[in-house]
Amino acid sequence: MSIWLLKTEPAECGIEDIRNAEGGVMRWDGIRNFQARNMLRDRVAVGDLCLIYHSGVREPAIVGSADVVRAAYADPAQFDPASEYYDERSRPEDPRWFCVDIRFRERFPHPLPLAEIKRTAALAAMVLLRQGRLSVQPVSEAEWRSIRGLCGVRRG
DNA sequence: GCCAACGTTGGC
DNA sequence: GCCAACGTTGGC
Repeated sequence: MSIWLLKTEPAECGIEDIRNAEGGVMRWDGIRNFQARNMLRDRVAVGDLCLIYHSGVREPAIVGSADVVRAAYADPAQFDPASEYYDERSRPEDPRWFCVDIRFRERFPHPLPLAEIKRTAALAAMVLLRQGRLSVQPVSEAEWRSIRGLCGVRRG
């Protein structure tokens, strides 16, 4: 079992959108970065845990978690000319981009702002602080535990 | 709105 | 294969 941090702009798809999706299940699509794509395609597995991070807002923060309920499959948006994620170079027999399905797990009692992550020693090694732009990134179990504690989660 | 970081593209 | 130009992300 692995743990991931998934970045999203809440104006487009926030933690509440995941919660409110049918069955709490949301397709995590639109990833158009090769490094993130490779992790989605090769590493993200059913049962993995995900931290949901809100970016592009006044106070960027980790706000909740989800789990992976379907492993990588071809992102349908790459074949849809009407989609902003359309990619004319993609072929159905050789897709360039992948997506996974995640399911809402919890919204944390309080968010963990980026500013607080930066001043937390236990989180100093987080990929988020070194590769700020990577939208799918690995999280260690120790980081997961620290983050949940800081977010006011009692146990688990 | 600015700008730094960094990924991608394309000329050579 | 290098690297400059360009585009995008995302914090501030």
